[in-house]
Amino acid sequence: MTNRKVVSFENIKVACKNCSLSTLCLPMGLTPEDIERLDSIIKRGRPYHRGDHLYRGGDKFHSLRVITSGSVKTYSPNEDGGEQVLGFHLPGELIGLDAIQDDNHNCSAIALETTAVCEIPFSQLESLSSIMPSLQHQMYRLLSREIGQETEMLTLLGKKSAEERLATFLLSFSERFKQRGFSASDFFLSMSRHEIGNYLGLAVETVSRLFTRFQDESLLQVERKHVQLLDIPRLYEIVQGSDRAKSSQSRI
Amino acid sequence: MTNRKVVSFENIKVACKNCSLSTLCLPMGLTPEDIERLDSIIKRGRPYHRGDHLYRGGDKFHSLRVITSGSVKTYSPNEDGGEQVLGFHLPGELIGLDAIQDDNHNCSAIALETTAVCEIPFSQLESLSSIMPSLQHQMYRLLSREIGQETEMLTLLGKKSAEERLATFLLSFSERFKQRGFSASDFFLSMSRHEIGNYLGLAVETVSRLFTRFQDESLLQVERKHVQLLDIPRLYEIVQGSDRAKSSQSRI
DNA sequence: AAAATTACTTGATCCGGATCAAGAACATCT
DNA sequence: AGATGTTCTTGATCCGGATCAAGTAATTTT
Repeated sequence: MTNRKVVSFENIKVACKNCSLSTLCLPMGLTPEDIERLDSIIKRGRPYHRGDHLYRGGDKFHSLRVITSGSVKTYSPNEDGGEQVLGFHLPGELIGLDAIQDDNHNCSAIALETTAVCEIPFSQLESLSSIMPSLQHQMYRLLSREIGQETEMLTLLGKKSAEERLATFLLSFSERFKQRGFSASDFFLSMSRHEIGNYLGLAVETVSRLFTRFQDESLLQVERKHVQLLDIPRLYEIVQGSDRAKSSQSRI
Repeated sequence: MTNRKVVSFENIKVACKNCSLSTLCLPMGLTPEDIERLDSIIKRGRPYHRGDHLYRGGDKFHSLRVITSGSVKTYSPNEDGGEQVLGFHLPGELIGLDAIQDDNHNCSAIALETTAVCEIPFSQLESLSSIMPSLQHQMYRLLSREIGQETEMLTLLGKKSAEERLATFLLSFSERFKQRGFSASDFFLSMSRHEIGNYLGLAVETVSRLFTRFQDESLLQVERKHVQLLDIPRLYEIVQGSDRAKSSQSRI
């Protein structure tokens, strides 16, 4: 997600200690010396272009990857030929965690735009974490966070209306862009309506209609991939289920 | 899930090395000496009764827990007062992994029947794993597996029909009971229809109707909580989306 | 620059599953 | 055993969002 800035090369081949993402990324909370040791095992390759795969389901797993610029979609093929979009990943986010379990990638990752990544060979990371308790702790926390995030997604897909899903989606990007120093209310989405729908469990048409509706209600201004959130507080209200009467619905 | 056996006390206060679950559980793949060291930090309390909470959202996190007998439901309250069932857990399964991230339980766990658990104080587990690479590796694998499993759940909730969801649910229990030495085709479910529906993103009535329909189609025989699967191969076909024509639906 | 392809939007219709309603089977209590 | 409260089932109706269909706007190809 370059967010219409010119793609800069400053994020490429930058050591962790000089990287602006270090507060979001794996080195978060490590001491400078520990960051140095972590840095020594990280590989920084050339950038991927839109449509390039970082890895595919079935590939042998060797490295975790952190997005440093651009954005990535992860997805898994579902038995009947279609696919399930699992996530959209922004700079500082770690992907490939699901592959540790059996040393194989079970899903695929594809660049949505020009994208740079750091590769972290997992066997080396594992060795390092075994002599660096702070890194081990950080790894446990990151894995646990991933579990917690997927849990929220279960609630979204299991209980929320189309409207609530799209509002949640938009606010998630708003928050993540803000964390990364971009505008929380004015951004470009790098994925298609189809991909948004697939991710949220909705048809493309529904996503498109919701964008139109939200615009009609002055919640946002949208023109293709360019989104401007105009009423973030009301979007948060929608996320929480504007129809408060339905609270009894999912009680047991 | 005692599965109508008399609740035996053999699973209670049994050291890992003598526990029948050790091939499914945390000690999986560890050497006898390593199991001994792991065993030394594990606490085994008295059993929980139906309706007792193992922990609640908001509780301070201190221990991971492994079910040793019985069964447990995990759930998270969703903003509007209802709840989202996150999972049903059988002996050998580890719960509480989502709490590592911020040292707090973000969801709750409640016993569905008389249930025994092993408690593993996390700080001790962490220290141990930092001097036992095999244990660290096992932890990474377990956390990663959890991520992979939630991913499958996303596909279920995002793309599958009610029929496919219930078939998936039943086969999941079938497989897990089989792994544990019970019948794959004849078992008791310890949760209510309402809880099944909540977990699968369906209304109670839909779950009930589907059980009736599956029975009418001779896929299974059901009487309240007692389920006998009569045609497992056809259930697998249903899981894979019997309507093969819809394959194009979720393409991008 | 025209043609072809792909992405998005909008309208019309349909349907799977939710909701509403009521009864039946159990479980628990006294 | 009878009374009360749950849980489950079954039927009738409704609705949110999918699907179908067609047109428009972007993008890519030639």
